[in-house]
Amino acid sequence: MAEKAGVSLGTVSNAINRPEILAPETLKRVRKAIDELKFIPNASAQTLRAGKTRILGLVVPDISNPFFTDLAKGVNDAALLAGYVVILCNTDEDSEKEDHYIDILAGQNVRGILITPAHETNKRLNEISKRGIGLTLVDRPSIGVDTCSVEVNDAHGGLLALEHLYERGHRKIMCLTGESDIPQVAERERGMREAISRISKADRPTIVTQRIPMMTADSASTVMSEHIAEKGLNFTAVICGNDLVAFGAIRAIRAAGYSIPEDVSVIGYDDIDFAANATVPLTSIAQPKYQLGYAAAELVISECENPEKHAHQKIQFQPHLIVR
Amino acid sequence: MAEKAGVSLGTVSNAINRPEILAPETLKRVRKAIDELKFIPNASAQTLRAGKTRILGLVVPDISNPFFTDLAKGVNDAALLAGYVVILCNTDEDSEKEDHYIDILAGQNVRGILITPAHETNKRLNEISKRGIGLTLVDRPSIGVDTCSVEVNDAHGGLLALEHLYERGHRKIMCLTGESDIPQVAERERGMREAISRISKADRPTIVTQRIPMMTADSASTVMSEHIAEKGLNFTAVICGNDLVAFGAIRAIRAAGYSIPEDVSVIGYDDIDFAANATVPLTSIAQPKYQLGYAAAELVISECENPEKHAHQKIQFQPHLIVR
DNA sequence: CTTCTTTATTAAATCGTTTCAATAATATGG
DNA sequence: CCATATTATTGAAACGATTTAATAAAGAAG
Repeated sequence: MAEKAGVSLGTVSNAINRPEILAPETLKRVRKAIDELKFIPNASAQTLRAGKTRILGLVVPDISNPFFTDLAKGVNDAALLAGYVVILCNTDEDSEKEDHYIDILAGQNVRGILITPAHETNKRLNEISKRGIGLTLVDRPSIGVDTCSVEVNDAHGGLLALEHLYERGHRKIMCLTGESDIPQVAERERGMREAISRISKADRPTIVTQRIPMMTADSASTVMSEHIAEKGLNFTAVICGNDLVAFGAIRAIRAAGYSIPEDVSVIGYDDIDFAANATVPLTSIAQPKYQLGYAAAELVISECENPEKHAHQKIQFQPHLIVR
Repeated sequence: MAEKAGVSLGTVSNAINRPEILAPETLKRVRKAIDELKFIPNASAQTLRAGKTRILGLVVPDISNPFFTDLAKGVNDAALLAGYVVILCNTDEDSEKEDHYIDILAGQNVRGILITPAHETNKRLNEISKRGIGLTLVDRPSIGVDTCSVEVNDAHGGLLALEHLYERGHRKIMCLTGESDIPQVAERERGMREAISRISKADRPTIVTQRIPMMTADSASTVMSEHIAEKGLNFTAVICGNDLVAFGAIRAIRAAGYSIPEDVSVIGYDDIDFAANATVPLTSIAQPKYQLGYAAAELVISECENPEKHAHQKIQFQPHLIVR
């Protein structure tokens, strides 16, 4: 403690938190002592007293995916600006790990949690809010849980993808994506159906849906290889759940002896930076990843700091098509 | 508090931390109450009492770079296993931001810090150790500061890259890399000189070194464009500071009307996943990214938990060449 | 039945801050 | 020069856990 400066305890606190009420002379003395002793207030004690930390938890299914990396950067930047710090939790799409992390975050008394649940909305999330921890769903619509959410219009994304392929003449399209219990997946498929319904009946393309257990390149590659081995190349284009999946699909299609884009067109999702540098420059549905994270962090922070005058809200961004 | 279970305070603590000393009957009763009330101990209070958290800080220059993403994953996994949690700090290679984050982490009483300093070793790091916070340098040799470090043999990496290009017949090689005050950069250049010294004098390749301010694709692209505009294509191969830089260089070279790999060979560093999927599959020097992070986390944790019997150590991995 | 052990539980101190009420010092007005 | 208002500083309580020493209860031994 820095009462080596002659003054005492509470005054130090005041020097830091309400310098204006101190006599200028005292203030100077205290500040000098703080500098000399390299005094940094103990956050645990502050937290204990105040009952609230300045820590946010960010829970994502796969930090290796540049989509979430960019998002995390947005969260971090917004948090830093508001004096918050972010604990990063990577669940590998594993619900158990997700639950475990949520408990840990609750124990750490985080002020708010930003989460992209791996599967359908997590029951534990209700408890979060009850505990007085801010909660914002990221890239997931808020169904069931009464929270804020930040999302991208997935139905529109699905529609864009399908329209693009249809215009290019594709009539047999594979949809390589995650389980249908993921709201995001369901939404995009809804968008695709919407696009199809706008086409005259006679000319409607057929859709082959192939589910993959994880949204990674390896998982996609395996499933695609098996599909081709079993059923042959019964499609001329593939709409992928994300760009990683697209890379995996491309790898498998090539390994099977077909070429891209001659035999098959592939369209990704997210428009990660590497989509532009890929072997076949990847056409993709772009999402404002950084902004998504930034907006989400701003939302929880505002919820945390003004719980009473806070109204839950949903922020929706629009995706757009990048043709390559 | 859970003395709704009839018992009282200290007993709850015992139930959690030393269940063996409780009467089995009491223990059962307390556990029931804990479950019913969904009681999670307040980490701030624990921390305040114990004087130590179970939080690590990870400070990296660019989380968008898959190298650091994979590394972060390794750190997170090792931390989770030991019951720790990780605060992620992204500095954008900005020393000021780095300092700021270090102060914040100190205030949060993190138990240990894992850092890849953006520039030459940071003065603030000495204070970290004095504060009793564990410290491990990641992907940087520990010079000056007396700490643990986890690194990759950069000199060997540089040597591998140069030998590879020499064997392919290249005699005019550009080295597109960061400032020479970055130890890693210096080491690789040392390795390249070593490789050159092994070649008979008459046949030694010439090296053009071009520094870039930031290790990103955009930065690399800009610098490369300017170089070509000014001096033309005065090289037949480029050794890049990392794969992102390589992508940027490739973009610029193509934009200038040259083709790869016909006119210029490009070799990257890190072997990020996307190197395999790139337009020109990228030859790269691979580093064990995940293991690097994992080992680093294990190191600080061991330092934190056994400060007295801890001896600082340096773990070095070997890079290897991936030809594509 | 008393005394000594052993076992189970509790009360109180502690960690480092913030905050509020209380006190001390100074200034203002009559 | 006293009473009052104003300003500056301090002391003590509180936050929620852990821990140690103290107490209570039960059992064993004489």
